[in-house]
Amino acid sequence: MPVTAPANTASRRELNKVATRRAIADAALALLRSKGAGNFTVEDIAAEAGVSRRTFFNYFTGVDAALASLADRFLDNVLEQFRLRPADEPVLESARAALMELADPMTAAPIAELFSLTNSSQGLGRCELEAWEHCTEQIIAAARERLGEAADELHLRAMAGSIIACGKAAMGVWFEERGADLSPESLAVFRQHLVTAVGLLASGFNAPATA
Amino acid sequence: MPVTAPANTASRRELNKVATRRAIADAALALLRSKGAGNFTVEDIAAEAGVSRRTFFNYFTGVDAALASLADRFLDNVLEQFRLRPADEPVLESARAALMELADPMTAAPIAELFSLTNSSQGLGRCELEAWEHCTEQIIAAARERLGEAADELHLRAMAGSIIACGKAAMGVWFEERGADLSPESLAVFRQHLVTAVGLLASGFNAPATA
DNA sequence: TGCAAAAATGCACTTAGTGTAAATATGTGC
DNA sequence: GCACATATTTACACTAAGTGCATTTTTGCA
Repeated sequence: MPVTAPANTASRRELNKVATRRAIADAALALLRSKGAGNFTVEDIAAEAGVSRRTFFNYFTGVDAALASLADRFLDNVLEQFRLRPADEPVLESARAALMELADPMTAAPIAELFSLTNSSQGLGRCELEAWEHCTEQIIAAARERLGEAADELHLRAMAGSIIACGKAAMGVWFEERGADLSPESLAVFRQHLVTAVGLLASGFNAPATA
Repeated sequence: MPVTAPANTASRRELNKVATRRAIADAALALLRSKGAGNFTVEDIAAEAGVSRRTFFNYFTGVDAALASLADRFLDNVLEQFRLRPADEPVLESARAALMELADPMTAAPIAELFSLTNSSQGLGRCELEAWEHCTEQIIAAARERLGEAADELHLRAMAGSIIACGKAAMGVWFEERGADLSPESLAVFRQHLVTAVGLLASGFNAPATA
């Protein structure tokens, strides 16, 4: 009868739920790969994951949410890097370092694939917008934690939003230039874009916007 | 037989389509007000607008898109202000001036109402995310137009995204502080937040984020 | 092993969204 | 004003999304 909060040692039930959630998300990705965006149904995902259609909806509100969870899984790497930075470092410098994680092959590959697969259908997929938004909120939370309760909410939000905007911009430009090319040279370009974008942000976009 | 592009003098057909589109969007807003988010169907909107359900889908992909078009209608005011700024002005200064339009009662009232109505259900409504995204794309286009083809795409995107992030942040903070209070004092606060946020952006977020 | 809680499932139902063909409205030449 | 071509709306049918509820299966624990 634990009146205290559930222990951080995950119970078997917790583990199973996480595993099921992952299985569903992975099934969605598999179908995205094999059939292309919009060419499979929730029922297909459920079958692929070995659960019932109803169970799918117990875990996700829809296909988009399932795919967004995949993006979240990797964008969370960025957040983790941010948290690992020394607390007395300027936030923008931490952000720059954390965004480098985007250009890590292990992170970039799934994100790039996911975005290229979902972008094929429309301008910018809903699931991406939500994934970036989710990441923004987490950066705000992490920055607030670092700066203490006295942190100015407006400052936090504007800064976090701008940082993510730089990440989005760098990824978007890289994407248009190189497709989903994940070669070391291509990733170096991506990394350079991230550095440039954050550098522009840190300088207040003072330089003229012409090459 | 006009092989040339359709004349800018709108034909009757064009006008009717615009009117129908508006009627549908307005009907959606009316239902959002009277029944609350999520408590009405596409069929309800179509009936309210006096068209068939199928016609609704000829104009919008869903309820979200219809509501987003309302947001777009007012966010376009921001873009218009941006375009009216002198071409030799620094882009950030133009952006600051344009964002002031958000705090104009005629613009703020519908936006604030729309966001408060849609926010009631979830963190940040899909339609809002899409509306901001749409606005960002337009700012990019306007800035590119101003700066010429030599404009650096990364610079443009990162800057436009950051500007919009500041607008989002100012509106979000104002919202949490004042609800949908549209009194002159409240709007003055909102305006101040916009100025502050863009000021932070222009300074590269150098000041510490504590009050 | 047996029992209570949690999770998964099956089923029924409403609504979203789309293809198609028929009906209606609009623009144009005469 | 009339007739014809084209654009738009509509009705209908269909697949799939999403949800509520009762039931079954699984899991944790004594």
